[in-house]
Amino acid sequence: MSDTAQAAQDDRAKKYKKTLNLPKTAFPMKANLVQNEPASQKRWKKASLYLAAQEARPEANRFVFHDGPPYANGNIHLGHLLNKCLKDFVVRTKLMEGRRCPFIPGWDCHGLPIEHRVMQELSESGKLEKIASLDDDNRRMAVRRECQKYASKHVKQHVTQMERLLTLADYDHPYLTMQPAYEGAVLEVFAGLVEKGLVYRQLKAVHWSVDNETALADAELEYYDREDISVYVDFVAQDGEAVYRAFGLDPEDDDTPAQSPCFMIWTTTPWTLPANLAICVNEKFTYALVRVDGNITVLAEALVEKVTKAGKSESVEVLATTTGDKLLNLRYRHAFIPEGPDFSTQPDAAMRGADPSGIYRVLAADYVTLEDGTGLVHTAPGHGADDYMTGLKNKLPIYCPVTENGTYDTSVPEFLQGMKVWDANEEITELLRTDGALFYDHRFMHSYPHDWRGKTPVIFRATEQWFIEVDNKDLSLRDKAFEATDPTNSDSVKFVPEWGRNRMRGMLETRPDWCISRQRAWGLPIPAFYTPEGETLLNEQTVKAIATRFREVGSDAWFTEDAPTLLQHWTNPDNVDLTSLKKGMDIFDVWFESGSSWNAVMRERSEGADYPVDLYLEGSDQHRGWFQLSMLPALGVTGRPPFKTLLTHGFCVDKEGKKMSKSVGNTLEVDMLIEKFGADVCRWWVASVNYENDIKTDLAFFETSGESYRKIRNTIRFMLSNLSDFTASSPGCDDGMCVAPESMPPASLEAWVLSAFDEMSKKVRTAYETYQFNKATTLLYNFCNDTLSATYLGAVKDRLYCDAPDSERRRRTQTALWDLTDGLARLLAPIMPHTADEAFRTLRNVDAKDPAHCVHLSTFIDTMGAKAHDAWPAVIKVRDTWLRALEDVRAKGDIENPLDAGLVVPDPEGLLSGFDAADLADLCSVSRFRVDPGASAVVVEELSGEPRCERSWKRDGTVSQRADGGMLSDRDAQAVGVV
RNA sequence: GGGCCUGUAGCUCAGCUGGUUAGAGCGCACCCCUGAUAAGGGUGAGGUCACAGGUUCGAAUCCUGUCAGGCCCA
Repeated sequence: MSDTAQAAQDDRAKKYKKTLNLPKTAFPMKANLVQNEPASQKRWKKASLYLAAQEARPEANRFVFHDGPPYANGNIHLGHLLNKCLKDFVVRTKLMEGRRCPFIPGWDCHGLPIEHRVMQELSESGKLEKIASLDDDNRRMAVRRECQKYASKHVKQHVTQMERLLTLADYDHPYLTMQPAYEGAVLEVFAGLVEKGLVYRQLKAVHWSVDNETALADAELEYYDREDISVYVDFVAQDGEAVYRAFGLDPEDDDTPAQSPCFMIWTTTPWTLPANLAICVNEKFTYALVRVDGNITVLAEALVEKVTKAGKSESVEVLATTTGDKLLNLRYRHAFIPEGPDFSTQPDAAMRGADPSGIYRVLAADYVTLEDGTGLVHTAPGHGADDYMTGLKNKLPIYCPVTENGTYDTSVPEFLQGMKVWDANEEITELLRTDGALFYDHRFMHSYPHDWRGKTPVIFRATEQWFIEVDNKDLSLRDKAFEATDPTNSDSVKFVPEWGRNRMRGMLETRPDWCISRQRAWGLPIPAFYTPEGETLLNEQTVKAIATRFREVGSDAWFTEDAPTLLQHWTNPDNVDLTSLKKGMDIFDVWFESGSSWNAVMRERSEGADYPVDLYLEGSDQHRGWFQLSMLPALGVTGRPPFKTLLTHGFCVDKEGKKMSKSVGNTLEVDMLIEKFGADVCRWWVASVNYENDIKTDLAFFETSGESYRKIRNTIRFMLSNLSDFTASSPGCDDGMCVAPESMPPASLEAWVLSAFDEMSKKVRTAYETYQFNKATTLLYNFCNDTLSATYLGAVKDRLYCDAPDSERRRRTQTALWDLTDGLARLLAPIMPHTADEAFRTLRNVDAKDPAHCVHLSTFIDTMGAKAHDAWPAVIKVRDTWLRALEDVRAKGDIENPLDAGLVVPDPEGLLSGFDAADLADLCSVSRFRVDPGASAVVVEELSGEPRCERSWKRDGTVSQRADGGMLSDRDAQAVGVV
């Protein structure tokens, strides 16, 4: 071609390009989420989206979802991100299905972590001393005021962070466990349990600060080294012959010694020996009957050498061995309390369910080890955690002869009465030495728990606590819980995933009675009063009266008001002298508060209509936590579980599958992720994970999600960019440029793509319905990439760009694009609320500030309405073979550009009759497509010898020189209006 | 130590009640397009299904054990 001819052709190319309908849109390729999401938030807030979205759906069609309260502390972390996004997917998918789905967010505000933190801050600021000098009520109030401030501050911070995740909830009316109405409702649950007889008082061994005369939680302990006495003590068997028989020796035999054998125990707290009620062995261990310097005693075989060496024994002879189980129930005599303690002075709570005749026996315990001691463990149920459990199991009294101030009461031998336990260590050791019961003693340093405030050593001491009975004979909560979760029961609780059922039932099996009392300031008081005679006043009526009072003025009243004022709503039928009553100082376990949320939130706000709740959704740690501790009180009060379905998710771990922790340094900060990727990308990540198991987390995964997001965004952008000259019809009218999908030819590309959308949409909605969000993301992603980007959008580019703007074919395509964009925006709305709304609004040309039109007020589309040709799936499938043939030719280098090629395909089954050759050509991006009934294989025609349309670059066989001198196909000539 | 759960290509995951050459996506390599362009499309390589036993005609799939990891207990 000559230079002048080339120049003329270039001119025409420029001229023709101007006649094309090229893509144009205000929807930017770059999302700029970090900057633009807050604008969406502001717009939604202005439009009161939460309320508007609820009101847009019928009241009658509700899905009831209940938020478990996170602890009002610190920044939100990855666990919150996961949990809150999953919950938001539920809320938003239900709304998009046209159901009303109220979501009231909540916070757990009471409890030790906050109180602990506040005490630290008070200590650092020097205010603690001043507070310590106040009386009980005022001191507690001072602490409570600080705690309340702290909790409120963190709730506000959480709300800001959670809203930034673009979650939709009633953040203007959250529930807080410290709100007066909530507190009242918790007490009403408690009253219900009291009425059913499920609440009782019993002793329980807890850490006790002798110095401050208060119980301590684990978090209030600090470990320091301390010197103590370690003693090895022989307790003489009551029936020596039985012991010999247990070791397989015949007492009648002359070789069998005549003297009584002993059981040797070891302890580092000799002061607990007066409270000894049992000796524990491990059933599986081997025990030896040993003659040590003439004395005969029982020791774990593995420890004989170690112990006798320590005691510097001169002669050691093992007479026989046996296993621990043979020793069970053998009796012994206490080293210095031969008749046993005088239990008559002990409180009823110590003797509840106990059988005092069973003391001084050998019992089994699997916590007995061979690391220290003798393999026989001194057991004092009133003075040790393990000992306490063993005591309960074996019906021993929870005997605690030590008073609040760390001195012995009158139930012990006279020489100890009134003595401080720390002094008793020496006294008891000396007594044992004198009596010959002491095998060996020595002083040693060890790490020992101390009161974090006074830095003084603490003791284990049984104190009166409140319990909820799980194993009551007539109406056992455990039985009810098993029934409610029984898989064979048709209205049983549903578990997602199903294995949660086993896990929860396993945990129910072993759960002991629930100790609900704590000795702290920051919590809901247990409304118990005590008469001067030491009687407890707490019944259904008094608890309800206090509940009413708390609803009026909040639980601070317990510390600021006297008994008559607090009980003003009580009828006092027996004329109790209210002025003489003393208030109890126990507060509830925070789990009891959050475990009552089904009443305080769901029943309260719906007047009972929302009970039981459709769904609880939390981490799998809540099988033992909130799930179980909500179910037990609910079963007790209402007889049914508070939820119909329990959904659990796993925990975020690092990319190696290891637990994330600040000290290891493998954590990711949510604020940073939001700043770096934006909420929509983070939400896409959450939606795409398999949350049933551990969730591996790494910055790289968020980057991958960002890539997926961009792919989807670009697909939407391309569709929007081809709608710049298109006006959709208003709903129900044909005032726009739409071509009714019902009228689209079944063999058209549009009928196919719209029905493909319907199929995908149905699957996505099912996935949403079953909480399989990762399945939904896969379906949506693949639809955008395969169906749209790689197939449909590639095929229709030519007609969008080159057809006359208002040709029927182009308008039909644009109708499909509009519907697809609209439908996709709605399906994506639950996962990426900002981007979906951006697309939805761009599609409708809504001004950025105009709050009208919001995808979140719309619903999913049931069907696009197009009817596709039955052969379409087969055509799409056989297209792969055509493309492969094309690729083979291209790989050989014969043809580079597919537009230089034509396809001739066989069609033995007549699949393609009724299909448009131009459509099929576009579907393969080739210039020409022909069916040859006689062909045996796909043939690729090389067309580069034929004239090429200067406008559409196609060689479709109709290209010829036109009046303006350009080479144009018929279609393009018509589009530009030349002949 | 106990209960529940997990371990499949370099990475994230599908693989239903056991049945032909184990599937996606990402990443990677190569190629095309340059009228979606800090975009778009195509092709390809990659796995003794944690390890060791067992049941079976046949196991990624069922059973037992070991190792590694998670949650909850002790």
